[in-house]
Amino acid sequence: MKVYKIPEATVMRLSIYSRYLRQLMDEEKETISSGEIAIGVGVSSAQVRKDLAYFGEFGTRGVGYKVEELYGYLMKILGLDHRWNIIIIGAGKLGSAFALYQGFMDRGFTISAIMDVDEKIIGTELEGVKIEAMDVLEERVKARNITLGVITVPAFAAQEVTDQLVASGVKAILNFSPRVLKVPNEVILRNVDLSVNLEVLSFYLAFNR
Amino acid sequence: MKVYKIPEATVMRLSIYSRYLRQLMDEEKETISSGEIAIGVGVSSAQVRKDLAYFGEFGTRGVGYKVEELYGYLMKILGLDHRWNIIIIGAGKLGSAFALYQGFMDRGFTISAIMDVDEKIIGTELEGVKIEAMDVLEERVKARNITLGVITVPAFAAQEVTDQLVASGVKAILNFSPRVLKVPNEVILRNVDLSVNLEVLSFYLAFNR
DNA sequence: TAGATTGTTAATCGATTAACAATC
DNA sequence: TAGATTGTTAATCGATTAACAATC
Repeated sequence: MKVYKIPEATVMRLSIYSRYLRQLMDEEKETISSGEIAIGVGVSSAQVRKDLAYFGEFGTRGVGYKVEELYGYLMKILGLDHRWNIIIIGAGKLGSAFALYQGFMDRGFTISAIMDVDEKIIGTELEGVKIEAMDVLEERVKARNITLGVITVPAFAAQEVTDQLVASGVKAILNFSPRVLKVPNEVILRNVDLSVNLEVLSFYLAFNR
Repeated sequence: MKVYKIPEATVMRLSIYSRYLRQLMDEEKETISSGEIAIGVGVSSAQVRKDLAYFGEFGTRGVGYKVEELYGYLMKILGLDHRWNIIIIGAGKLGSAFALYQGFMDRGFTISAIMDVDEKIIGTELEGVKIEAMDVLEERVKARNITLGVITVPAFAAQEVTDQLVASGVKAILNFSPRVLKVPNEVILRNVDLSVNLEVLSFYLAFNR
């Protein structure tokens, strides 16, 4: 499995293909062509084959792909063949929303710790996970084998929290705060700006007429 | 203001620039160069100027941009100079999380209606908005001047709900369900897959070693 | 005027699409 | 063998970057 430089768009599509295949498995479909996948998820068949080609040959010429087999390969490629432990920093509106939304659970992610600075909520629980103070962050990350940090604190606190996360040994960070964060090269950072999605719609609404 | 074909990536960056300028306004900075914006949000200065060039000339050569003025232009370009009314369909985990997270409010979006099919929650409130049955959807969309629909129902119900939203006169749809939706050409559709973000991180974690 | 920075054109880079030989 | 569909190469398209004339 040679990995040179995989476009991020390809990775995102692989995630979407895998979800579509999961659906097909439930419908007990056994074989599928790149063309059918393409229609199912709204891309071109060449795109599907190209995306897969980065990782190997998974199909049979003249036949297509075995649904269950390809699904297995995709889950492995995406690293979803084992569980990842997550720590959430910031249990305010956005943090609790993220914790409450369980959509990640069945894709291999477990919320293993939640931190906040607000004395009033420290000690309470969110989805069965106790909200704790920042001073036990490193201890929890190490003891619970947490590799993934989710930042849902206000912008002004984001960089400080990031530094603490990095120091604690977290390997990747999902940043929901509207701040550009500095992290060392070896730490994987992904910025998710929820508002941007609505604002893109707003833009097209405002200009398409 | 000529708008040929604006890359979506440009629109997303404009949204990010605007937020950065907002921050600079709070710090009472008056003038800024494309280079400074670039550093602030993590892109190249040519990128910043190119993005702006799609919409006009907003700066002064040798000087830069007036922070407040550019912010105003960007808000206008993004259609954030007036409010948009939103309807949320599906008040489950994801829908309530979306409603509870208020980050959109101060960017011009108002949650004006929330619908669900579950008798047990119809009639209860979420952030001061009453959860109602689907049969008053069209009535509410028209009476409350709602242009934007947010879909947070389970995958199996997504297409049906979409058809109803389109019929009610909604102009744009933000789809959180993992389904490819069919909508007429004039309706603007944007798919947001929350899980994809975690899965992209999972991919890089799994493969970078 | 000298220095700075914009707006814009041209060059580069990367991703998508089209086409087709390989092969089941 | 004929038909279908993959895997891959080459062509196209679009977006980013570099460079610089315009100009404050």
